[in-house]
Amino acid sequence: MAIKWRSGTNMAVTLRDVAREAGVSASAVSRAFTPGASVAPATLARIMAASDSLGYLPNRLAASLTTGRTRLVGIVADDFGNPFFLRVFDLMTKGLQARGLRPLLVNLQPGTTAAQALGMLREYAVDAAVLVSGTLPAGFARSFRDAGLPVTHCFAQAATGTKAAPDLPQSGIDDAAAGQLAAATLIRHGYRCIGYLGGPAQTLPAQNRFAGFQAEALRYQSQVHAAYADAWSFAAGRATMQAMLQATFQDGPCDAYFCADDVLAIGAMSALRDAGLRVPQDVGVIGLNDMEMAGWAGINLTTIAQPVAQIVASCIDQTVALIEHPQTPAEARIFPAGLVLRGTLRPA
Amino acid sequence: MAIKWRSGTNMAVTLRDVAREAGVSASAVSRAFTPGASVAPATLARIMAASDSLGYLPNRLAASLTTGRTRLVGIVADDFGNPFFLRVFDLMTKGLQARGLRPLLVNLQPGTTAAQALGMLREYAVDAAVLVSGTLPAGFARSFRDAGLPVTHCFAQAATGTKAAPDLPQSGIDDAAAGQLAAATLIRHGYRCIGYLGGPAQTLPAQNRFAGFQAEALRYQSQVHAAYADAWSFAAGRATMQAMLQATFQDGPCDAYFCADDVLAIGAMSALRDAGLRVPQDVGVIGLNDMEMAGWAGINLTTIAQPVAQIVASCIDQTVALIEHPQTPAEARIFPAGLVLRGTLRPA
DNA sequence: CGAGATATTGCAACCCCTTGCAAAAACTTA
DNA sequence: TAAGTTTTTGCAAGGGGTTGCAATATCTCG
Repeated sequence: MAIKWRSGTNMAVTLRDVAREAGVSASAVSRAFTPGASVAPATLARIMAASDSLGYLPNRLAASLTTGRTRLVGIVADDFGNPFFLRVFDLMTKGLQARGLRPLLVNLQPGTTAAQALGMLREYAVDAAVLVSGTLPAGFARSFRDAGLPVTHCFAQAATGTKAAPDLPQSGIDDAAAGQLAAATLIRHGYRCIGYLGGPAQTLPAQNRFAGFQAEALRYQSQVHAAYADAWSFAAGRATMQAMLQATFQDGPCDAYFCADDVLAIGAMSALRDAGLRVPQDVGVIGLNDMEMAGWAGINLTTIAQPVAQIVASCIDQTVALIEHPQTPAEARIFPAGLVLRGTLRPA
Repeated sequence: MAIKWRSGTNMAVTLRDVAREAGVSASAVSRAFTPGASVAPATLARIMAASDSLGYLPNRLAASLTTGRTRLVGIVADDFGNPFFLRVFDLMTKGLQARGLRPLLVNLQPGTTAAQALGMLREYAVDAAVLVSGTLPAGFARSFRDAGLPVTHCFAQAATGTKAAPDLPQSGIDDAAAGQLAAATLIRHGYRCIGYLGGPAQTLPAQNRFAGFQAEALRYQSQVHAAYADAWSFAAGRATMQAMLQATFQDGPCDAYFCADDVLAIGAMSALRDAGLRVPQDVGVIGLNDMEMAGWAGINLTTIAQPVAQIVASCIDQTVALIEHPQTPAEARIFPAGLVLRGTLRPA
């Protein structure tokens, strides 16, 4: 019995089975499933009938051998702790699927090197990779690209201020402008000493947001306190705020903080309240991201919103463009961030 | 110049390139990368040197053609709204990666049929699929399995109470027991009229949790109010609680609720507070999942914890077992759920 | 109806890797 | 050293598709 019975799994229905059933050559079947290929309507109908009755589905991976395209896109991420990214993954995967691309997830452990991550993607011949992270060192992206893998970055890290073209396609907000908006908002609401609480110091979003914040704040005060949490997390935000409260104890804490991320802000607020400080009466807090929870009762965080859906859509566009035209020049697409007033600031 | 220069992407380094460089046959190279295959140490060294210098990486997809295994595992999910799942995805992807498997994400839109989802997975010849959802209709899993695709379910829906073997491998908690624990806890804390707020009524977790809750509650009261939100979300929880408050207005609302999910509970609490009811003084609330946010200040939700890490690990084990031995009998692995007391219940 | 143009089709080679088989090489052992 | 074992190795045939090319079929139009 030389019936083809695929080892591990179910019996495979192949191109040839359909060809035999429909009485045509294998190439005809292949063309029937290739948009734009030349097949007579009658033949097409016969092939489709045969293929339906057999339950045939082309094997994209086999096809990729000759076409050089898998329609697989690597999503590279390393921060599954921040609920903000759940929405991002949702939009990203749906967006890719809608374009016939399939997301292969690569979740980086703390120790994973760029080379290892690249390996995971190359083994599966992904058509492109998109970096979803505000924590990934810039070297990652570069080493992917240098290996010839089309790569885009979202929620990135345009080194703001420079007019130079970025080295990778990226979509995101202008972090410095967001920082500036945060500072201006705190000042406008009557706070006198405003401080900054960022994510890990070596990350570009933490740096850029501070740069903008500081520039604006220095117009009203002589120096600005800044602290960097060692993760974009509740616990880290809380711990860092506790440390800040200690440190500034002699001259009293600032009366308002810009936390460069909502989760950080929520952690910080928990520390403030534990210290007996009321938000917003004693201390004002403004976050960034406007993740769903910011609006929940009991949190009610004033924050700066990123237009997530637009950013993700843009990043997908850039990825597709790069797959289709590898020479597309890198471009940074910047979207406006907007203020969402809730309850963690005194009235203006 | 007949240099192989793979169309879209970077130049591909293939088996043959390495073979030529190392002065051996292609099979030798293949064997060098196949654990357990026979290669002389000296040859192996030569091959590895060549392959390193060329930057060769075997193409898993091409290999899959003959081996019949892609080492790709489909993660099928449909609820990216509930932050609880972020942790699940994190553990799941890391766990799969640690075993050399790669997660292919399938994010189902509301209208997606089982056949479409199956198609996405079959096109990429995944070795198995794991369903991560408490919302997916049971028919999904079954139609995957009937198509010969090994499939497991986590956070599922053992039809509790039956001793019959489940039709799919699954890992999760005993939902009915969790419901019972919730009811017992509320009673023990002195609440007299306890009600239930579940997720979508047609989902098994919502049903099973209610079944257990009701059985216990009926020992203390003559009937139990139940309502089902139309999603496992903050907004749905809030809206449903608002509706419940309206409905029970004549005889007053219950004085405690078991919300079958933390997000639902948080939404419900926001409705309660808006109605002028204090938690826990006027109304007690207990959730389920113990997602990170439940512990955040400002939420501080008493809840029933699922041992997520164990459940995910177990589900991965089951998946691997099923890949290696397709005939492995289905088994439901049930883990204990535990109470986490925080601030949304009056002292006992 | 016939010539020329256009649309369909099949052949065969190839994509990158795995693997059964038999030949070649390297060890043992007497 | 010869014969018998055990390892290594290469050949060649796939696995499921795609695609350039040439052959065949179908249309146009005069």
